[in-house]
Amino acid sequence: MSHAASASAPDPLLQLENQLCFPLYALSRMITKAYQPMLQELDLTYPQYLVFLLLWEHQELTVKELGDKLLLDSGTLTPLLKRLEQKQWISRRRDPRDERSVIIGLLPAGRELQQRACQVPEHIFARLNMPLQDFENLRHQLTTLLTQLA
Amino acid sequence: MSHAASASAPDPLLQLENQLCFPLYALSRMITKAYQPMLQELDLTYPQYLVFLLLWEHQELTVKELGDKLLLDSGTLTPLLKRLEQKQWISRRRDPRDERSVIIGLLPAGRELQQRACQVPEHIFARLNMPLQDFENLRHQLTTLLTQLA
DNA sequence: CACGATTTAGTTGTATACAATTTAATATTG
DNA sequence: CAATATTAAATTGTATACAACTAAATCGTG
Repeated sequence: MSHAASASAPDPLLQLENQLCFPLYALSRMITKAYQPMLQELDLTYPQYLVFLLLWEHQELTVKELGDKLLLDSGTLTPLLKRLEQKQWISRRRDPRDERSVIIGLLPAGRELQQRACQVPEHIFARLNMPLQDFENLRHQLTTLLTQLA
Repeated sequence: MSHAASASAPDPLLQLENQLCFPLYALSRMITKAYQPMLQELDLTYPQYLVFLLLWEHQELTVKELGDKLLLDSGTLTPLLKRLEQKQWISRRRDPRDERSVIIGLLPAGRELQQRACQVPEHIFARLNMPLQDFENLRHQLTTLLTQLA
């Protein structure tokens, strides 16, 4: 009852506080920021780091496969991968068996990044200050929702 | 034991699958995409929609206050708000009592948007296909984590 | 085999995000 | 009260995101 003729009733469903989307959106960005100091030492951005997580595990992946796993399209990945190629961290070559595909591989410098990155996850986990059980629980809930939407 | 001399052991902590950050990052984008069809009809982007959620509730907020609530800085907000001003949905004026601040207010067209937006949250909730209890639970967990990090 | 449909990357254009810097206004302090 | 520190927006530059489109290769079907 404070202000002038503000006709609009404060629909609780339209309040930022009651949305699921907002904490998801904001927390995602805050966690990215929590990675930033460590990733900066590796000269990596957060999405670039995700690409390397996959390459360290699989050695080689096509742009399509990276996109399927990260839920990103070529409009995002192509320029990102070109930047990593310029740094001589990855290789990009057409698949000789299907010239439509581009195979992304690790170059030595990119493979060596893994040694320096291996402390990153523990560091983040520590900063979350969260019991492992809650962590696993939350991860499972988010992953389930993600599967439903994607 | 499949491939060549891949020296790297598959550190499970470095696998995308075991990160909390990735489902958070991916789910945030997927939910934004779930909003997109409805927001497109309102000619709004998702961050613009968040700004309006706050303005519909508070009528007027400074750029600083918007940034505090959305965890966004002026580098993001200023151009976003200028676009909304160009559409005559919001007003931007300096606070006469503190010329450093810019007060964002709703113009009639921006206020009317609320009527058309009020179905958006229910629509999204339906698409999540999730018991209300789980929804509230997840929102609470994310909000708690967010408070810790921000 | 021919040819239209599909698939994969790449390109273009727009809109965030955010670090770093700048500018102007206000607050603080000696 | 003057010098300094702090604060709020804006600006600059880089890197995502993503829709829409293009180009080239492959697939499927008659």
